[in-house]
Amino acid sequence: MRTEGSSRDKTWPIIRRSALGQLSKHGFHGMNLRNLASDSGLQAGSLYNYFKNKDELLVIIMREIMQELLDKISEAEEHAKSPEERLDKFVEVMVGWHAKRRKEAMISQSELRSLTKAGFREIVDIRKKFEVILLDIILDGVETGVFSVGDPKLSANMLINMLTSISYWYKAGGRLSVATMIVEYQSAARRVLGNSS
Amino acid sequence: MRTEGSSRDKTWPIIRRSALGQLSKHGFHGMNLRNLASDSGLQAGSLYNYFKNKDELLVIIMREIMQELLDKISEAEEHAKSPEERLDKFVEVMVGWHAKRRKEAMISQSELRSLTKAGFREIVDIRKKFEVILLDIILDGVETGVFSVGDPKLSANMLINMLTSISYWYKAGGRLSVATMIVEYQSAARRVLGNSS
Amino acid sequence: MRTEGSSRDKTWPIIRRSALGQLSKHGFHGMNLRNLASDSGLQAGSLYNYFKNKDELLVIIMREIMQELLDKISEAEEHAKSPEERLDKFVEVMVGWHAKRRKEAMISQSELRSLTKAGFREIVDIRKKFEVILLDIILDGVETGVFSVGDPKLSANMLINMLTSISYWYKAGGRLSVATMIVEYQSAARRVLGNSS
Amino acid sequence: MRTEGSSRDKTWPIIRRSALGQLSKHGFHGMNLRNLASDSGLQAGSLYNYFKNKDELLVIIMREIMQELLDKISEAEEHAKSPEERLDKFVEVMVGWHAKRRKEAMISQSELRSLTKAGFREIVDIRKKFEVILLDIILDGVETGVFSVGDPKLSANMLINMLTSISYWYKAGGRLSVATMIVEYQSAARRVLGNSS
DNA sequence: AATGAATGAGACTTCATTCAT
DNA sequence: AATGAATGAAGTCTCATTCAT
Repeated sequence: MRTEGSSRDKTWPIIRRSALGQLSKHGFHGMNLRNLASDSGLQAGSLYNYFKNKDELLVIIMREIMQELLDKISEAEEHAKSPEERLDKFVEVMVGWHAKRRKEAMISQSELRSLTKAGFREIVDIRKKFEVILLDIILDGVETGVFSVGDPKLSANMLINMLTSISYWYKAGGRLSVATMIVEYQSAARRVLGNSS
Repeated sequence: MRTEGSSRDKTWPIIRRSALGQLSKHGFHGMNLRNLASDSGLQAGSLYNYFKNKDELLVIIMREIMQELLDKISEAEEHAKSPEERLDKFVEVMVGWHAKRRKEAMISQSELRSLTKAGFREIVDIRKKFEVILLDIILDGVETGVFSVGDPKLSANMLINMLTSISYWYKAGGRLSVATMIVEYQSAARRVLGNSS
Repeated sequence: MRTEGSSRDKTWPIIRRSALGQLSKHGFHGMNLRNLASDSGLQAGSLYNYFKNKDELLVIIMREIMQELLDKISEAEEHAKSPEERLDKFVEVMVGWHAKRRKEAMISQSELRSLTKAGFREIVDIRKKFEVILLDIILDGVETGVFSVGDPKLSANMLINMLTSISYWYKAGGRLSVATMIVEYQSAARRVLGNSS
Repeated sequence: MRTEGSSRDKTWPIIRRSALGQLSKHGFHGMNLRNLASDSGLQAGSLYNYFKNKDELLVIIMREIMQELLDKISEAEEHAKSPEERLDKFVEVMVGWHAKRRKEAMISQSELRSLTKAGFREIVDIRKKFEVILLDIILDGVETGVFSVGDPKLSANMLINMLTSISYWYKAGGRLSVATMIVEYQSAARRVLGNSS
């Protein structure tokens, strides 16, 4: 039985948030645990109460990130019917998430190579699910004739790349609102898939 | 006066090639000079005949990379007339380069954050030139009515992201030939820009 | 809140003592941290719990040395009245210290040039206080007529040099006791200052 | 038969002069051959045409220095008769040399510890000759009753220290001319030796 | 005599990690 | 759970020295 509001419940979120900052700014190999600790108001040694080594920290962080995004997408997908609707939802979630959770997004893309072999497999498995979902949407649309593409898998790649790249350049509070971005990307996605509605 | 074919002229290309491998595989902070040296058949200390520190190595490498790509694009652009032609050429060069020079491409995208302040400014300045070129193509097309987009700058971003991401997943000798890729991306790019030819 | 008698309180004095040995024997550039560490029963990296780099080690050591000597002199000076008495006290402390604390004395004289710019300024500032004190004694004596010198500042230099050089050749347990040395130097100092008592 | 004005005859003096600068500024361990070379307009490797290793460079330099000073003193001593005259001459040469050849003087005092065992013996042997000469002067004066000191050897030390320290603080073109310095030090030396002329 | 590239040793420093307190 | 000190490995960089040219 864990006490509500225990030290752990307060400290881990702080560490997590610091880790997101450090990882997105310096990358896994460029970050270091001393800085992570001081950012979190701790000594380096204390971090080991929260993960058993640096490698594990990365998997934990990335697992949380990927899972959250996957949940968001699955949820959005659930209530959509037509391929176009499904695509719109997919784009909406992806744009929103990559624009608002830039740090998480950048980490999940850049640090795959820093994962342990086991960690890599785990995270890539989650990652593939997005691609499967998108590919399914595309194939669905191609079948029903609302999409028309040369190579569905390639198109899926194009779209995923377009969407995930947002996190690298989007600036909140800049010229483009998230709402505008969503509309534009939905439109672009349809065009890429040869949909003319 | 340096002898043609001196030791330097033989060694630097070897180092350069090793550096591309290490940088693309492990990232700047994940690579190390001992391995770079042994990959190059040298002692670590000998590397310092070729750059004055690790930071400088990165700028040198990235400068060469960016400059080469910029040259390729400028050259291709020169002989193109219509916006569509220009776009096709731009896409062709970008797809070809990002598919064939994957290491260079990945480095130039991932390691911007690892650059020194001064190095960063220098490299970003080159980088911006691509974006300007593409934006110019788009605006050209919008003016002449062959392209139709909601936000030209955003569209430029979408395309650049789509194209540069290729290096992260394309596998030579796989299902898709570079030629196919070029055709598909040219088509997708036109569609993204609302061109219906 | 640091525990009294913590590990730090035991280790630093050991490091300090090793550093004095190494610095006086090999000089700042001739010493090395590996040896300092092994002399101290530590790994080289552990030293960095006590200073942030080699440069800082030197300032810390020299600051402690100079401050201690300055305190000794100030204290001795306090209870002396006449210029002759003050001179005697000054010489007594200086001879005693330079004969008994040879390592410290040699370091504080030889390693000024090895200090960082900032460190140099700090240490030289302390150092100047000795000279000011001695000069004040001399001027005091000249005014009251008990000393007679051509150039007070030059005489101060002569005396300081004479006294500080002791550390370079004096051997404890040799022909001359510290007590004898004190008497002889007091006498010599008075003579240099034209005092005939 | 060596050609007059050969490359060696031009280059060695340049190296020598650079070495004096570097040694006096950074000390033996603080100097480095790359800088010495570039100061001399050479590459590091080329230095090895002039000495067989860094250790030997130091002995060569120090030998030249000490020998020159010894010659100067011996020559000056030759024509002096009375102990006072001899002392005056000794002081004159020492003050002049330590004020005008500061670099050489500082090196010869500071770098004894950096010498190889063999080098050390050789240089110290020369060095002792000064002390013997001064001691001889003092004993001469004590015998003939013109000097009166408690401990002749100690007095010799005091004087040598006083004189050799000049190089550490004297600034050419400052308040004190060399001529003034000579007079003052001659006077101080006599006083230290209890001579009342 | 000089160069430029290479070596090999070793210097300073960083860092993930452990552990007694 | 946290601390502070320690470790050991490794990383970047320097430097005296060698040697083919």
